[in-house]
Order: sequence, then structure tokens, then C-alpha cells
Amino acid sequence: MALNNYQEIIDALSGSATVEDIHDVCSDFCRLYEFDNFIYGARIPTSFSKPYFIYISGYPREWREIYNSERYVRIDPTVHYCANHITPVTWDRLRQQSRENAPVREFFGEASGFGLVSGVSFPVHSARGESAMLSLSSAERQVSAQNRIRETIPFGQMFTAYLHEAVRRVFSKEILPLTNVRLTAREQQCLLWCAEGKTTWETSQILGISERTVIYHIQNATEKLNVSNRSQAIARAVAMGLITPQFA
Amino acid sequence: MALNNYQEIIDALSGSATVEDIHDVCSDFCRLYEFDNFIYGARIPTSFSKPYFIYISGYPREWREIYNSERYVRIDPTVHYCANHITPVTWDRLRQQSRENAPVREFFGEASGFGLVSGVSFPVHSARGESAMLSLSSAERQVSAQNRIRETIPFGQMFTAYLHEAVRRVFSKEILPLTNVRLTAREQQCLLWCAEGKTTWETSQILGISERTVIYHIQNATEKLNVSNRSQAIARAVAMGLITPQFA
DNA sequence: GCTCACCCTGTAAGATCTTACAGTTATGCC
DNA sequence: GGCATAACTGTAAGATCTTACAGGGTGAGC
Repeated sequence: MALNNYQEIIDALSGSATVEDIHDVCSDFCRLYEFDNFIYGARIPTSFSKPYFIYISGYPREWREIYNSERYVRIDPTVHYCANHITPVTWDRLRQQSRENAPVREFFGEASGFGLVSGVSFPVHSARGESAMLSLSSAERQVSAQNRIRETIPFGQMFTAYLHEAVRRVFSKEILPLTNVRLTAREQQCLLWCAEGKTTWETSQILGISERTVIYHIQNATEKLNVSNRSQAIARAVAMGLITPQFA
Repeated sequence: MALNNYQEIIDALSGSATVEDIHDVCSDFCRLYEFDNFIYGARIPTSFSKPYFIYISGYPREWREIYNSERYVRIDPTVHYCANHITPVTWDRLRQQSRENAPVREFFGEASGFGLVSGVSFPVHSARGESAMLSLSSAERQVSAQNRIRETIPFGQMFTAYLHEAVRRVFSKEILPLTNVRLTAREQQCLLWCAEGKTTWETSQILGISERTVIYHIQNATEKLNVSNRSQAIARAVAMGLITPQFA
């Protein structure tokens, strides 16, 4: 498959049905924009203590194994950056920012040994609390790759958004039961005011219904969300964007 | 100020210190990519029932007034789309999707009367639960504007991300006191397990501390977050990304 | 030595939430 | 009419959370 421009790549993403399809499209994207490798990671907020992770990786297996066993995710500045920002970042910049930080310097050094010399990382966050990132790497040094990387950034960022949507679609069977709960209007309202710190009685006054009915709705929401109490229902509902208010 | 490419625009955004500066950069962006007008809106999750809204608008004042008084935000499909998606969308597509929906058809028709004929909307979501969107409009019909719009999309999406960051920076005085709470490790842990549906006693067992101490930490977190009880503390902490776990 | 931030713990009364029991009403669809 | 869904309500025991009281301990930095 030869793809000539980003529009075809985006269309190919929309048509992908399996992880392998998506992997291939990412490889195509790398070829098109002259990167050597990629890795995509997503964190789905199915639970706070044990979220659901999705990886699609073209990185060397050996590096991935070292990365996991050494728990490099704790010091990997691309992960930390992408978890907290919305704009792309070049590894060069992260390297500069953490040049005082010995473990990070060593981390970048070790990665270079696997051909991950320079690169750029794209964060993306969904309205449902999902965080994802795509890193594109090059074996060239940043200096020579710099201009090419800079020109690629808009396309990489758009690609990352579509990539995450595609991943979400492909993994829908696994994550939909956990993320596709539908609450009724009353359930949302009761959870909303509860999340605002109102007691059951206060909520009943706000909504003009009895205290018992508020309990009833929150109980139903708790069952739908498959959680064990009000606090967890609120946490899940907020994380999943279920009680986000309208733009009004 | 004449800006020739998107990189200069991005740099100008980074240098902007006031809403007016940002407004000007948006106008420049419109000129550069041959759009006629723009509007940016952001929703900051300071509260669920009454979030904090930020608008930066180049739209006709008269249309904005009609929009507000008629509460068009309830039917505006660009708002609904951007609140739930991460990829850009052309108004053309939204129009097609809702061609069965009379109020939306009329909404688009009325907007056209103010020069808002065709356009594209870019959503962006932050890790802190903020939702924002940028709409770029053209007085041309979609058919003739289509190709230009399509080519602009990657740049528009990147611009939107940087725009939101710039807005966040400029409005930091207003929103930081509400969004920049720092919780200690223990406070985060106690809230996390509480958000996972654990009781105080269960949390104390997980963390290896007494029940009283868990109450103590949750109480401190509740005060820092300036909220009234555990449920609200969890809601706020989740919405602000304070108890998001590490990528591990 | 002092301050500060953080972590830790106990008791007890009262407020609030959870869960069990047991229902009524309205709407829309087959 | 039967069925499903959603909204609504009451009582009561027991679990859990909130708030008030009152403390002790550690490490970093001035």
C-alpha cells in the first residue's frame, strides 16, 4: 500500500478494523513523513487504580522489554509531558529541559542505542477522560531532522487525533461496556448536584422531588455504572464525562 | 503585523499577554488561511453546575446577541460535536448529518445571514478536563471553500491547541486559584481509593494507616479544594485530573 | 532552636448514605 | 391489553461520613 498524502492516511485509519490495520497505517505515516519508528499509547479511565492501557508499537521489542522491566515510564519525559499538555513536543526540547536530571539523560542515551535518537511526541485527550500519545522517532540526530520534524508537526497532531478515534473504535468491544453507559436525565441531574457537594435532601429541593427519589436515581446510576457507592459513581461519571454540563 | 506562516502565528500566540493579543493572532490566522471570521470558546470545569466560560469572538455582535438570547448553544451542532469529539469537523458535514433536524437547518440558515456560511470547527480537550473549540467561518459557499478548508485543517487543529494553551496562560490569574490546587501524596491516595468506591476503613487497610488518618487526609483535601464534602472533593479532583494515576 | 509542611492517631455525637422492604403513575411500543 | 422504561414515593435499621474535641512525630530549611 502506497499512500501519498495525509488525507489518504486519515481515510485508511477510518477504514481500519483491527489493531494490525492501524499498525500498518502508522507505519505508512512514518514512511510518508520520514520517521523511522512510532509508538502509540492510551490510558482509558475505566478505573483510577487500574486503568486500561492500549499500546500499538513499532519500537524494538528489546527496548520495550527493558522499558517495562526498568519501569522507565516513571521517568520518560514524553509520557509525563503528554499526560499534562495538549501541544506537541520535540524530544530535543524535553532533553534540554531535563539536562540537569541524570536519570532522564541516561534514559535518552539508552533509547538512542535502539535507534530512538530524535523525535516528537503528540498528546491527545478526549472528552471522556482518555489520554493518549503518539511518539514518532528518527535515528537521525535532532539537528539534521529538526526542520523536517517541524514541518511534520501539524500533520502528526491531526494524525494522532484520528488515530485515537480509530483505536477507540477498534477496541470498542473491550472498552465500550466500561465506557458506554447511558444515564437518564434524572440520573445525571442527581449525580451532578451530588458531585456539587449537595446532600440528598438539598438535591431533592433543587430538583423538586422527594429525598427518596434522589436516592432512587443515584442508586440506579450506581448500578448502571457497575460501581459500589455514590462516591465511585461520581468519580466514574465525571471521568467519563457523563455529568458534564451543556455549554450554557 | 504581517504573518507569513503558521510557525510565526504559533510564536505570536506564545508571546501574547492579553485577550486582545490573542484576538489579533486569531484574526491573523484567519487572514493567512483565508477565513472571514472566528470564534473560540472554552469551558473550564471549576464547577459542574456553573462552569467558567471563556469566549474570544470575531463574530458579528448582533449574531452573538441573538445566539445568546435564543440559547442557540442548545442546538448548535458544532458545540455538541466539539464537546464529544477530538477531530475537526466541517459545517458541511454537520449540516448533512442533521438535514432531518428542522431547528438545526434553521440555525444554519440564520447564521448564513451573518456571513457564517461555511466553516470548520476544531475541538480540543485538556488533561484537566477543560473543553475548548475554535470555529473558523467563511462567507463563501462550502463547495468553493471546500478544498481550501480541507488543506487548512491540520494547521487549524494545531493552532487550536496552542490557542487554548495561550488562553489558559492569559486567564491564569482568574482560573489558577480554582484549578491549581496541589494535593500531597497521601491526600491523592486517600481520594483515589475513595473514588474507587472503598470505604474509609478499606482505604486505611490498603494504605496501612488508621481509619482516622484517612479521614484526616480527605478532610485536608476537601479544604484545599474548597469544597464541602467527600463527594465534591472526588468530583473536583477527578475533573481536574488530580488523582489520575501514573502511566504504570 | 524554631517554623513549616506533612503524616499520624484517638473518641464521640450527630448527619448522611446505603439497603432492604413495598409500592404508584405515565408513556410508548407491539 | 401486556410489556418495558422511566419517574416517583414511603419506612426503617444499620453502615458510613462529618465534625468537633485533643493530641504526637518527622524532616527540611532558616
